[in-house]
Amino acid sequence: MYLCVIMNNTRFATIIHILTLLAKFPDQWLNSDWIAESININPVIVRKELSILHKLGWVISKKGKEGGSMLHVSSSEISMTDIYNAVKNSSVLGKKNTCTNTKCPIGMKINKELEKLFDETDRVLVNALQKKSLKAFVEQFA
Amino acid sequence: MYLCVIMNNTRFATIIHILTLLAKFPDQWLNSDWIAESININPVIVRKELSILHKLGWVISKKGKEGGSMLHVSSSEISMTDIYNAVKNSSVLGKKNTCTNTKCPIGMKINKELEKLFDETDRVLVNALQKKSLKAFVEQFA
DNA sequence: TATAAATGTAACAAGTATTATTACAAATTA
DNA sequence: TAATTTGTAATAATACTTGTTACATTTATA
Repeated sequence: MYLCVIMNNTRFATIIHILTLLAKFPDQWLNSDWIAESININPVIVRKELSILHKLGWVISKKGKEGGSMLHVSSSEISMTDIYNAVKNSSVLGKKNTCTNTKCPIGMKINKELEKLFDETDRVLVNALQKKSLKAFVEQFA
Repeated sequence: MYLCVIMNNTRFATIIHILTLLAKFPDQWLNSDWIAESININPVIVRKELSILHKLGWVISKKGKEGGSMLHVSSSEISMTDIYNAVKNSSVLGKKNTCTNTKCPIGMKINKELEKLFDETDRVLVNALQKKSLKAFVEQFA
């Protein structure tokens, strides 16, 4: 599932919305229909994202009537990097061309050089996001 | 053209490949077929990207027999931020959900908060890439 | 125990984005 | 005049994202 490539999507926004709701209403089983209504997306999308959050151990869920999901860790323990890593699929700078010409001196080496550049760039982002917690984000809401 | 959203693509890799070739073979008209062969992509894609570089004033081109493209500015004047801006289409962290529920206290405010987070994150990236020039990248090739 | 409500997930459909390809007018050189 | 190349439109092919339908399973409670 979600074998996509990069953030050409709303997944970060969706997951942080879900987590914000769960953090704002702790100790309550919020169901996917209610969450979906706040985001204005399909409940199945919410359940798919919740399933990922569940596998990360951030969320617990209860099936059946009166069921729903609840945050299982402190919002101070979840950083923006954690969220980013949960949804990211490749470098910030995108993909590399896969079959560059090995007979060309540039084509031969470029992917090794791009790898370095892409990795460094990703690290910059990860370091910056590491300093921001879900808790701080959620506290901005009254 | 290219009304896409974000870097779910090879455009950064493709443009930097093109620019590297042009920088490595200055004062020569490199044609799109030759460039395309080094990257191993379709020549029309190369011409489309060259058309963007042309509009940015980075490249000059010559039509007709013996024509091609050539770098028109020093590679030290082009930063990775410049290249990133040439291809980027939205925030690093993706898109926002467009119609969040205004009746929900979270749904009502989240896009404003995400806007701040997304902008800050983009700024971090831009600042880091600003320090890297095309010249430095190109010099890594023998 | 029966019913209603909820998750979890598979399968598929629809929408959107990216890349490739074909085609050709216009420009340029020799 | 012939050959070559850009520039760009149009379209096709591929891939990714989101939405939807369906349903087995689980759970609460009347």
